[in-house]
Amino acid sequence: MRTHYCGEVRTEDLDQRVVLNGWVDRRRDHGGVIFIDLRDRTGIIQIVSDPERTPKTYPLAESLRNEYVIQVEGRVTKRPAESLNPKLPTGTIEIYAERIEVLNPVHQQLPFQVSKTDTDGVREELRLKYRYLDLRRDRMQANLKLRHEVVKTIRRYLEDQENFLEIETPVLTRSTPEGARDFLVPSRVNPGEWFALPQSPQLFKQLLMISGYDRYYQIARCFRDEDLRADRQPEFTQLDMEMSFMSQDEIMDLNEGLMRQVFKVIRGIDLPHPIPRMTYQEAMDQYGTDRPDTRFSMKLVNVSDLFKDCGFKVFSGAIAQGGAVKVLPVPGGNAKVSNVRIKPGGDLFREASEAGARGLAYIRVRENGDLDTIGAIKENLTPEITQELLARTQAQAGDLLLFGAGATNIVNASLSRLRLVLGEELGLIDPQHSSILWVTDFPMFEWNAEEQRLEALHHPFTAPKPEDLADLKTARSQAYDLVYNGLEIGGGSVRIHQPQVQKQVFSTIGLSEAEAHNKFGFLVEAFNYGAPPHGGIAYGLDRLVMILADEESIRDTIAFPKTQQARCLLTGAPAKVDDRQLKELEVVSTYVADQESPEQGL
RNA sequence: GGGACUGUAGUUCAACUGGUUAGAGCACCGCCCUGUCACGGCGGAAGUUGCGGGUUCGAAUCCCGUCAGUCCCGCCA
Repeated sequence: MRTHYCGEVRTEDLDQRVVLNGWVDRRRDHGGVIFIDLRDRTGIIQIVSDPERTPKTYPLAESLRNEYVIQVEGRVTKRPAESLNPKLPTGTIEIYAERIEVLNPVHQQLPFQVSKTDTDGVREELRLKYRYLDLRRDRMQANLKLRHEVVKTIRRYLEDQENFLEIETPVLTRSTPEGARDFLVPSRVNPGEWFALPQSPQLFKQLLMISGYDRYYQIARCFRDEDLRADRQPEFTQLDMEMSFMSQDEIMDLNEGLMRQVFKVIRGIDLPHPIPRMTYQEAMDQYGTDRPDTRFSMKLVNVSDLFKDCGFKVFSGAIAQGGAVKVLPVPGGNAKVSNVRIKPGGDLFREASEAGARGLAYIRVRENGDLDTIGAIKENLTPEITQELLARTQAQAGDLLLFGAGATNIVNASLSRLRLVLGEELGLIDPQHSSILWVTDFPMFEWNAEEQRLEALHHPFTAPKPEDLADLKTARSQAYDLVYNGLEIGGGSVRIHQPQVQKQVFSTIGLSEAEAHNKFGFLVEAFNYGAPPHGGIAYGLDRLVMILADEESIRDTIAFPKTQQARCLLTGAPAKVDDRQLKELEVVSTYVADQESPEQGL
């Protein structure tokens, strides 16, 4: 049916007879000669028809419209010297159409233009409704091809260089406590019982280690029933890996090799070797977040000790209650950041308050070395404090110092947000530059105030650092996250492989022995039969592709994504099902639909 | 659950502070054009301004509600 792809015909094919299939990208009708840009997934080639050289096809060529699917047969011809198109790889040649067959015309007006020559954006709502048309467009073709190349590179590397096996794990599995909300699937055969879709293949990959498949990977679909974001979909894809008999450093080294290969092959980016590391504590202290964007400086400075006894109650009170006072130095901020923006009602104030901050104090460093600030702070600035403050923040004349005071997590959250906003605004981020680093030594647990209990920060199978075993509650873990330009692209840990340590962790997070046995008994039992030390990592593939494709939403890296309301605009999923189906599953919905029309309510 | 933004022709956008018949590019339809490649020229058709209500002499514009989409918080590794 086809001899060549449109975008792959070259000068070497001159005089050859070719048969091409594709979509009409655009038609240029000059009255006496018609040009058709024929498009397939490889590119575009120019088809020509005129009444003298191709009298048979000329009338048909006139009738063609955008997005018709056609087959064209003709000879590869050199273009006239004055009509070359350097913008196209096929720009030196063209096909005189000796035969054109319309395989399918377009029956309805297109909801939007497909050709990339139409540079206007299209509403995402419309793109998602007609996703099959959107996927024909240049941008999505490029993104999905890039996604394929990423996966291909990963497979080649892990299989050919590192001897990994790809093994599939179940999608119908059991619900587990901890972590995200599960998607549930009723079992018809076992009425009243439910499968859960996996949040990740975590337990299975650990079992595979116990089974001796000491290097496993999978491009795994995962499901989490939580609210969506630009970088979060209810179903998403992980590159999931697990390996046995490897230390944390060895696992990280292997993954550095993998990521270096991916970034090199896909984008020509040479990642640093080795990839820098930072502990969780350093990251929180200096950047206020566990995924610091280190493309620019503006590090946070802790000044709690300077203000703990001062008369400014907002500062001293915060410290007295166990909180902190930290400074975000804004280079040149005096000229660029007005007081209006820092005070209530301003955008920076709002940014801070959305992170939980009650206020946003500031000091401006003037040309003559004077400090300009509100009276309540000025009164409490002794010469000693002033000197130390300027020394620690390395503030220069013209700089702005923004203060966060309160609970440490809120101070960190608000200042780290301001840091990103201002770093971008002040042009401190070089778009050519990228930053990548490992964040290590996460705490094992985090206090969940709502549930009044400790919670696994990573997940409950993460191994504590051996030197911290004495007090699990405050122990650090052998966990590591890979952070690229302030985005987490992967994370993993060395796992617990000793049953007694696993039991201690379950008890620390308040999981009763009975509960733990009920939910994870199979894993704990498996540890009794010769479990190798093991560890692994999982990457958010959609997010990794998003970064490599310079996109801002993972929806643009997924062929058929959901909207923020977790709907598929193309298929209309989710949707109601027949009562018969529900009955078969012994399922009854308790949902009471809102009044269909307002009149009924009146 | 909460906050913010958006919704005007098939589509991308415009329409001053509420004021006469809601405009333009592309697409679509017709005519013309033999070297274009975002071809060009002339003409035409195309609108429940998301939907419902309200204020007003008068609403795309103001108010309330609602639906959909996006971004964010909560939630989520």
